[in-house]
Amino acid sequence: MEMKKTVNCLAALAQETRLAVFRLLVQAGPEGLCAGDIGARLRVAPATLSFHLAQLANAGLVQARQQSRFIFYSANFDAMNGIVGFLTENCCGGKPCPPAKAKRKKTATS
Amino acid sequence: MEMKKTVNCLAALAQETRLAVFRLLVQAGPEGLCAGDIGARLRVAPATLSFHLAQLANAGLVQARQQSRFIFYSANFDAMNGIVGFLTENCCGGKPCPPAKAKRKKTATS
DNA sequence: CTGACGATTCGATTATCATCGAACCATGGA
DNA sequence: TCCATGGTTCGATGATAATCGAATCGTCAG
Repeated sequence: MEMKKTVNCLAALAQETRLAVFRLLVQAGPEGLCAGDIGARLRVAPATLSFHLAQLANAGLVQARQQSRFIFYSANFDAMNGIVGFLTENCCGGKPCPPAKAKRKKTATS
Repeated sequence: MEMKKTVNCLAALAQETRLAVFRLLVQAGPEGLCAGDIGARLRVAPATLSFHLAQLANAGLVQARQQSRFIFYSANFDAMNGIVGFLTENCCGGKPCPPAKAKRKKTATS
């Protein structure tokens, strides 16, 4: 993953609604959720949501899959790992960057 | 690290110049680099660089330290880990998110 | 085909961001 | 003190982002 692509992914995630959408999709797993459900849960207007989903898809963070009349969106875990990889390798390459914090388990707060 | 803060950090990193600055600072280690050096290496005008450094500092990703006439900037590794933590915990919490790619560290499969 | 509904696209509006010259502030040396 | 130099702040400008109503497209049921 090079710089430009990383910037795109970070930009896609650097917005409250989109970050929320992405997290929701990750929690939803590979099946994903259809656009309507996402909008309903996050209280986002259809047009606005579509705009954000397009951004996420364009960054390669989510993918769309049509199923009957619904369009399901699911998170792209590879892209996600790519970002973390870039941040931890290219940014912290070799250094004792991670101070091995306590790994707190977070209960899924829906 | 909660949502708002994460969005701020991501937004700070979601810009080519700032991401380059941040990476440079991480590579420079705890000592950091003075503003002039950063600008010289990245070919960024003083005013522009100052603007970006302020954004990074505001997001808590870098810190400034005055040393004589120079101002040294250094990366905040904790913040960095916070982002990765948020992305990997809250977003991939529990799931088999990392497909364990070619990232072979000394983690023996033992 | 027609109607209904899920979702996207278009268009306009408003807000925020990135850039850089010029002016300014701060530190250290003479 | 005065000056040179490292950095920042101010102000203006052009570019990009976010939002949402209205119109449109696509799919399915009848």
